[in-house]
Amino acid sequence: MSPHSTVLVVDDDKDVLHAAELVLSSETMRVKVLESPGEVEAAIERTMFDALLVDMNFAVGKRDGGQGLGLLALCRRSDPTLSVVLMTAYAGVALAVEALKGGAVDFVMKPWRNETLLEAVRSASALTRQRRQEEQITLDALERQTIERTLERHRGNISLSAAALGISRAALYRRMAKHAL
Amino acid sequence: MSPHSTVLVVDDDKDVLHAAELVLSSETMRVKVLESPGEVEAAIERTMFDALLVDMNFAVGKRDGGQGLGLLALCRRSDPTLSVVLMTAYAGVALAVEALKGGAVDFVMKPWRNETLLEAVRSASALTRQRRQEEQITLDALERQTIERTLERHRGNISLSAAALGISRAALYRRMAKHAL
DNA sequence: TGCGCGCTGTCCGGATTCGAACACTTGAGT
DNA sequence: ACTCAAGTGTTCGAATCCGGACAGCGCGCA
Repeated sequence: MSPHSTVLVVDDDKDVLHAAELVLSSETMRVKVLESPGEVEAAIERTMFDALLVDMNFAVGKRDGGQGLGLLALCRRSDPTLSVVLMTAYAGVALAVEALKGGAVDFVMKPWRNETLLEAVRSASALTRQRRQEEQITLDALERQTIERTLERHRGNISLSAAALGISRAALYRRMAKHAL
Repeated sequence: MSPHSTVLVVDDDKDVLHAAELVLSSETMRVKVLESPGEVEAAIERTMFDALLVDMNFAVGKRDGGQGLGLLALCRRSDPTLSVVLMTAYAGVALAVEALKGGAVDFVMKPWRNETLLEAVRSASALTRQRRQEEQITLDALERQTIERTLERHRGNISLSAAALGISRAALYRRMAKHAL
């Protein structure tokens, strides 16, 4: 596949950006950093990142995470396949729940354990790639998958499956043969 | 549609069960309660619930939520369309994150605000129904949706879309016509 | 202005798919 | 043992779908 993944880290604290860069950068992972949340949209439209790691609080004193949630929503709208990991120093359960319900794939607390952060970003990248691959599915493959699942759900009963799929029983036989099921 | 939704509440504390029953029971929502986590699997196979509300800690003194996570995994495996809401008195951020990453749709803290709990269970029910409806999709409708999304993703470019879908351009024209797109 | 290129929309003979029908098996009920 | 309902696997003429081909259109470019 692709030799390395590319990650964008967004935080208003330069020390945090530097630390994240140190932890994440490697042979297989490139890191780009950004201090301002306003530039995120342009950045993810220019470069196709495999994961985003973004802070939840930018204005000093703010700690309700509203900006992080807004940024999350923005990214999810702009590219639903892109996995977003949120981080914050002021973690509350309610905020974490909101974040994950809003489509974040993970939530790490600052200060982080290096290994924890790395693993979170790694699996976010993997998930992004999986989503992008699934999005490229061919009509034929999609049909195959759907038939397979439907048959399984109806425990192999061809008549029921055919009815559920909205095709005739004979048609299902043909398609099963075509897809070697 | 269906006149009411059915919810299963699981907790080892009878007071909690009673309180939940009081809050949730209504014209549109039926509640069944269960004290023992061991009976959950049998219960969800017998009755088709629209939502599950389960506690995370059963043994006294336990508060790491491991049982709740295990029960969650069990339910997700048994019926992936069934939405599960977790609740706990010993909420930590890490636990909440684990729960949602494990497929719970929401996470409420005890003691709860009645309105919060009701809303969580209501939207869990709605999500379950949506998932079940999507699962019953016909092959034809699935094809239509996929074509629609692919066209949108490629900004209406027929040639690109056809290539992405793995069919000839002419075939895409025919299917678009068939589905009135 | 003319050229090249990519995309569009449509056509048509051959390939494929359609579903109603038929014969057969299985299993539960009486 | 008999019946009946439900499911299976297959056939066949009709209906549909296939994709290569062709002509037209817009647009950047020299």
